[in-house]
Amino acid sequence: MADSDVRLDSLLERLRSGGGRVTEPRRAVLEVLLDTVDEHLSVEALAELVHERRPDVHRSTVYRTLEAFEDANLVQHVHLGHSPSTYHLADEPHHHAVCDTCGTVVHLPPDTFEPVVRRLRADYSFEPSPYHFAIPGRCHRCRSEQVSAPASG
Amino acid sequence: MADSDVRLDSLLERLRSGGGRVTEPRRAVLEVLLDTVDEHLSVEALAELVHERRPDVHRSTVYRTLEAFEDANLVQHVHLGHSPSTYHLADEPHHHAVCDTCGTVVHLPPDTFEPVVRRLRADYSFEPSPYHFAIPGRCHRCRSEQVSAPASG
DNA sequence: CTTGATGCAAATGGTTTGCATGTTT
DNA sequence: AAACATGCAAACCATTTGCATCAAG
Repeated sequence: MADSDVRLDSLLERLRSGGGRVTEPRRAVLEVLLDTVDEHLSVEALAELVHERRPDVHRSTVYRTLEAFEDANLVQHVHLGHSPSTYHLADEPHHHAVCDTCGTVVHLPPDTFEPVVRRLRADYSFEPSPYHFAIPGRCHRCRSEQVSAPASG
Repeated sequence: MADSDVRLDSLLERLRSGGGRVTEPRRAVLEVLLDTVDEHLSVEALAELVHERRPDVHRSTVYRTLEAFEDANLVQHVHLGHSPSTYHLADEPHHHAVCDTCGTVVHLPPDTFEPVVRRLRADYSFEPSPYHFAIPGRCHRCRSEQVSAPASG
């Protein structure tokens, strides 16, 4: 708790020093993000949690707040598939793999894409930012279930 | 021309043998896809081209048609970033890298993700299907432009 | 003739925007 | 006081759906 208070203050500090204003809704959004670190919540879900704290904060404010946070590099949004964007605090960078079947999110270490990154740099002079989109596929569990029940699509 | 006629017939064949019906709108969509191979067109763009041939084909039909084609494995849709999905014929598999700045699409050979795929299999027992989302980043040209103008961004 | 495909219009879902008002600096 | 943030409602954009009609098998 004290820990996340410190965390919160430092985030607000960063926001302010970036020219952003510290308001109740913004504080609330950050609190929610701190309460749900390592989850991957949609704006919808975040807005709901924010709403529990400050019932008067409008969903569109959450959108604008997250946009402002992203500009200030406090948060990052990630696409986990065909579903709405998810936001999380811009802590240590990591990648995501998402199961097409059950939606499970697997966190991957930041060097996971190294070989691909090197190759794109070398062969195409293309500098990838591979954090933004999750890599889809089928997770451990769903793969084994698939094996024993191959009939259903 | 004769070539793409052959191509068209084989696609229609595949469609029919999968239980799908061959209709004018579907023929038109396939013709457009054949005319624009190796492009990455949104449904909007495809619908417009279809409309040039058959003005009476409705956009929603194009959506449904593409969905049917995808079920029949005739086409595949790819997400090139935050923009609407793009569709192309399901020829030889390839990956895509998309420039965040200028939108340029780079085609990548199918083995590009091999190291990542192997790692995900080995370490997470996760079977990735890395064709579905393009890898974002900055292309050759935009990188060099960025170098000479480092102030913005 | 049966099933599936189409056109149209209307609904949906996620996200953005215009604007008048309120709050931070 | 000035610039920025907010609430709200309405717009927006891509996509989906219900339904009556139509065409392919």
